Amino acid sequence: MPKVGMEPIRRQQLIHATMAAIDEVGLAEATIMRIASHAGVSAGIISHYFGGKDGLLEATMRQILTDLTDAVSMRRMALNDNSPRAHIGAIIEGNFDRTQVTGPAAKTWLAFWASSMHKPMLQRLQRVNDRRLYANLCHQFRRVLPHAEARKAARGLAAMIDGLWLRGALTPEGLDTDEARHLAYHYLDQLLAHHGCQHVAFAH
Amino acid sequence: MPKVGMEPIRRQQLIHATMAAIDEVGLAEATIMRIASHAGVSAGIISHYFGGKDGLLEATMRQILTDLTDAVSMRRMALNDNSPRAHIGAIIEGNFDRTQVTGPAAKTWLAFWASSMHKPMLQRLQRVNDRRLYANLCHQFRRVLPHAEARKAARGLAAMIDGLWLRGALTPEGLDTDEARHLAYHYLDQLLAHHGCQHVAFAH
DNA sequence: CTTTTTTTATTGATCGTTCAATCAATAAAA
DNA sequence: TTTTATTGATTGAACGATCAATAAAAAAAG
Repeated sequence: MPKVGMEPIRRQQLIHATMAAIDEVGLAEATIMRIASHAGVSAGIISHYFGGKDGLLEATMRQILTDLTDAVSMRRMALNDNSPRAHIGAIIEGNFDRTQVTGPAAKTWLAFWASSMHKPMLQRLQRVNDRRLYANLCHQFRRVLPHAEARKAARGLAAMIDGLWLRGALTPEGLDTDEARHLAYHYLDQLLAHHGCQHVAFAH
Repeated sequence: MPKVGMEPIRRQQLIHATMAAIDEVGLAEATIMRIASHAGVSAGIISHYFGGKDGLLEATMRQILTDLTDAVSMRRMALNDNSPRAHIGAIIEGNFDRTQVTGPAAKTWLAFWASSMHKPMLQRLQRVNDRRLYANLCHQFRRVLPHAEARKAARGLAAMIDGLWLRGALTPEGLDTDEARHLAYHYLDQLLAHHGCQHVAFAH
């Protein structure tokens, strides 16, 4: 039933189907046919819209990265508090956003992490995104911590977020987002407390 | 050149070659032939010793897990200090051990992490190992922290270690082990300092 | 100490399967 | 009627597994 203007619809369907397939059987067995039938279309359409399987995988990774970026920046825009803690908190919240922590997204993330080490294009995407996260964290920490301390704090918190994320993806029960947020905030407050020996109350 | 008793030698060679191949081209393109020629043997030998490719991959993951376990328990045995901090320190040091942080081992770890989500046998291995690490950490924290706090501390530190590890594997320059250790210890000390006082200000 | 036999380790061509990509045919909307 | 979207059979390449053939060492026999 060819109507005009199907392209954006099909692209979205196929990207979604790719995540679902990776969630079901993993990247290795996410064949073109499985993805296509998951989206209710034929296999040939993938090459038509994405030029091939690689194109679809790249588009899917792009989608996941922009989903994360959007989740973070939406929360940062909605802030009325301009403190470093509030901004970093928005970054934490964004990373543990619903759409990111769901089974399909989490497994797709991990699959792409592994894959990006050997595919230059995916590595480039991953790296750009990672550096932006780091730069944001660093910039906020810089407002209350000296140069070197801010860098270390940014690296530490980034590692904490990714680690919680990773362990959540590997656990069959999935990530306990409440506990993850709690641990991340607790660590954040300890990092901030370092500045000027301030006492900081628990975040709930 | 068939000599008797080649089995353990070949097994070791092939496991090593598997890691090297994964390091070079990733798990997806680590074919039986590439692994075999990397070890200087023919492709058929893999099925002979491991029953097939899956058997070799399972054996390789087992090797990596026992390498980590050994690195940790060796350091714990060598302790003369019996404090919780010393034991947990040994766990941190073991996780950032040379053999574990090297390119091939790191990339193989990540590849298996991703793969384990869809292969029950690998998942089982990963899970057993993970729970042991968590139980060890929890047991040590338990000596100085109340029940719930110890659990949270163990989860937090485990996430920190894995996160540093992950980011090290993804970074082309590899992991900065000194900084990683420093961040892990710093977090550990903050967790331990919590004991006795709820709100801690770090004076230096 | 040779020669022969047996055992053990290893090879690599071959087979069947799976997959991504292609493209001529088709069908629905414009 | 023309344009646009979609199909699905086909093609060629790649892979893992298999196994009969081979080669070297070890054991037995002379």
